Amino acid sequence: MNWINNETYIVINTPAAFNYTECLIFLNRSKQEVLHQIKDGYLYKLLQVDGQNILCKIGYQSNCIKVEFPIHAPSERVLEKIVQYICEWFDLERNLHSFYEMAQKDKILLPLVKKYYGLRIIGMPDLFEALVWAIIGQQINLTFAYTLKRRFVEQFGECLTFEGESYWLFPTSERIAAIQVDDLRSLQFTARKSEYIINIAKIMTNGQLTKEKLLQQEDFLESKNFLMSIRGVGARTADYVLMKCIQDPTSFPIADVGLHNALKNQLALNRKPTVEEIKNISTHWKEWEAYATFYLWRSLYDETI
DNA sequence: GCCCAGGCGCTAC
DNA sequence: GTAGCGCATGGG
Repeated sequence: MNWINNETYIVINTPAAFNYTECLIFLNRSKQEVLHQIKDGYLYKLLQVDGQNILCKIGYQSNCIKVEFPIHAPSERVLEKIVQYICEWFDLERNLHSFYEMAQKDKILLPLVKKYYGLRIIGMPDLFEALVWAIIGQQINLTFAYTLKRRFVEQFGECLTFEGESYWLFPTSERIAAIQVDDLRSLQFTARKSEYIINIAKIMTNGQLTKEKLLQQEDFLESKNFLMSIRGVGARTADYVLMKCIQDPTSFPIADVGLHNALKNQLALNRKPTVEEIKNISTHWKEWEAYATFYLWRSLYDETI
C-alpha cells in the first residue's frame, strides 16, 4: 500500500472505487458504538501498537486517507502497523472491478452498487474482537448486542481520555482469559455465551488459535472448519469472521438474519426468503458473496440515517 | 403478552 | 447428515 510519512501525519492513497463517506455511514450505524467515534467528518480511533496507545484522527482529502495523531506522533515502525490496520479496516487493497462488473448483471445488486458505490467491507482486523462480537450478536437483536458490547468494553477494556472524550480499546484475550463466567453473567451475557467467550480468550492466549494460523490454512474452507471446531462458533459466526477479519471475499453468512431481512426488503417479499431461495438468488455472486452480503447489510441502514 | 432477534449445541432418528 | 428442540434475554 502506498503511503507517505509527513512526520506529524500520514497519508494513504486510496484505490479507485473508494467512498470514504459511505464507509463512515456504515461505521456510524450505532449510537452505542464505543470503539470509534465520528465527529465533523473525522473518524477517531484508539489503537494499541507495540504496547503503545495511539489516538488516530482519520480524515479524507483528494483521494487520500489522512491520519493525524492528536496526542503524539508514533515511530516509523508503529506507523507501518497503523497503515496496515487501516488498510484492513477499509479493505483498501481489494480491486472491486469484477464485483461491479458482475453486479451490472444482477437485479438485486445493481441498485445497491449504484447507490453505495465505493463502499468497502468494513473489517475487524482484531480476531478476538471479531469472534466476541459475532458471538454476542447470536440470536439477540442488534440494539441489545451493542449494549452488551459496550458493557464488555467498558468493564474489561483500556480507556484513554483526551480533551474530555473517552476512547476505548477492545479487551485483550489475556484479560478475558482470566475472568469467570459470573463476571460476564452480571453484564447480562448468557451463561453459554460467557463460556464460549472465555474459552476463546483462553485458546487465543495460549496460542491454539491465532489469526496467523487461520491465514496459513490451505484454503478458506480449512479456516472455516478450524473455526467451527471451536465451541460457540457455528457456520454463521465462522463466515462472519472470515468475512470481517480474514477478508475472504467468498465468505457467505447465508443463515444471517440481517441478510434475510435485506433480501426481503429488496425483493419486496412479505416473508423472509428461505436458504434454498438465497442459494438460487446468489448463484451469480460467485467469488463475491461477502461483498454482496455487505452491500445488502448496508441497505438495512437507509431507514435509520 | 407475544414475536423476534446479524444462532448454536445437543440429541434422536 | 439433518431435523427438531431448548436455550436465554431484551427490544419493539
